[in-house]
Amino acid sequence: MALEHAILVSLLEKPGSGYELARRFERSIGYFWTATHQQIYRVLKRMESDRWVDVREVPQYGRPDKKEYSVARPGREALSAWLSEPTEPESVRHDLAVKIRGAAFADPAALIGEVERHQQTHTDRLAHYLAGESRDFGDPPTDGLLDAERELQHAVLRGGIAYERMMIAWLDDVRATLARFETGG
Amino acid sequence: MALEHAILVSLLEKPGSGYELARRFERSIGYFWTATHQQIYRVLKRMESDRWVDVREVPQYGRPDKKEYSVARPGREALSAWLSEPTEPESVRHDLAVKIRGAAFADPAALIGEVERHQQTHTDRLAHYLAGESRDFGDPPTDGLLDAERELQHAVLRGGIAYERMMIAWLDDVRATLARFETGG
DNA sequence: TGCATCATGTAATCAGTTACATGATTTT
DNA sequence: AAAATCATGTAACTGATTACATGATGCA
Repeated sequence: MALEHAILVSLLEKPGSGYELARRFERSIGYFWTATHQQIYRVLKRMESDRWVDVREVPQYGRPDKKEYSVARPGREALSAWLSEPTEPESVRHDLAVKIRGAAFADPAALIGEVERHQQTHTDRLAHYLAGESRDFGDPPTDGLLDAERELQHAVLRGGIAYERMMIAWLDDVRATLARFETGG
Repeated sequence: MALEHAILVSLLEKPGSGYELARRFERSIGYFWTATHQQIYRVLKRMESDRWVDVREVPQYGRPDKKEYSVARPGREALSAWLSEPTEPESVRHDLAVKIRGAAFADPAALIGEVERHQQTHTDRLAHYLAGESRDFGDPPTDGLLDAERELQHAVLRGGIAYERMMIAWLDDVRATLARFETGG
């Protein structure tokens, strides 16, 4: 139950339309919280009727008009309330782990290709995060001033980087393990 | 759409009742795929009507009878088919990351307690995994024989261990970052 | 002419969670 | 006497995914 909160954070960082939010959920925020545009439009409607967000019709020339959403007072309060209430660590869902254990009952080596594919995805994501890091956080801090928004975004990004590095290393391990069951090995 | 597959893998490792599966999903398998007993009973019923599993009524003395499920041929085939078809890396859901970015719009240091709580959970899980590792995989391999089931279970467990270590280290980083915004710091 | 992007939505279905319900045995 | 464990389920609800639907502009 935190898509609302993810949307609030994103709109506080920068107001935008449902479409823009959907694109952000494909990038930055989407790295730790996914949502499709259908979901976002539905939730935005609920948030609007709960007065968590304000809407502003923005006419555009050469493009369809858009509805720009921004966070209203009750939305900010809802976010504060959620921040101070404990939430449980999320349950993980790794179908690749299910496959690895399942491979014991089929041909383990046949899974190597799939593991390599996943590893490639993680390698790509890592490269993407690192590029984003040097683009957005490459400069040394502007004198002594601390910008909480910027520093905390960076901390989350470092988490993504650590996660991808961990996965790449673990999948090396998995590939080596699977290879030990190659027919004739 | 892989709860069925997680159940198939678990039943191949050892046949059991819905209740027993539910408990396994609280431990071992549950580390990378969660499910409640309600969900499991529902899916088992579907799998039974699809002939993926066989059921055997096991009378028990001093306890309610149970239905022991085991994997049938079509179930094994369904698992093989799934193993050889590509699946996308799972989307991550980290509400703590949403909270960290959200903290920029409230009191960042107020989140330290919550981060510590999460870190404690990961520390406990790590200890639990490491205990399981030395219990189940502590001995050197029984002569030269490779047991795929055992080796692959171990590889998945090593993934869990790597994940918890990564999280603990990252949450140290996050705590330090949040502390920089302490009022008067 | 066709495809991609911008922009918004509805409808149907599937998966997952929470609450409710029962009843025996075993442990504190 | 109460609480925990074993064992199985139904019902209601919420959340997420997939498919369908529209229509303009801009680019190749």
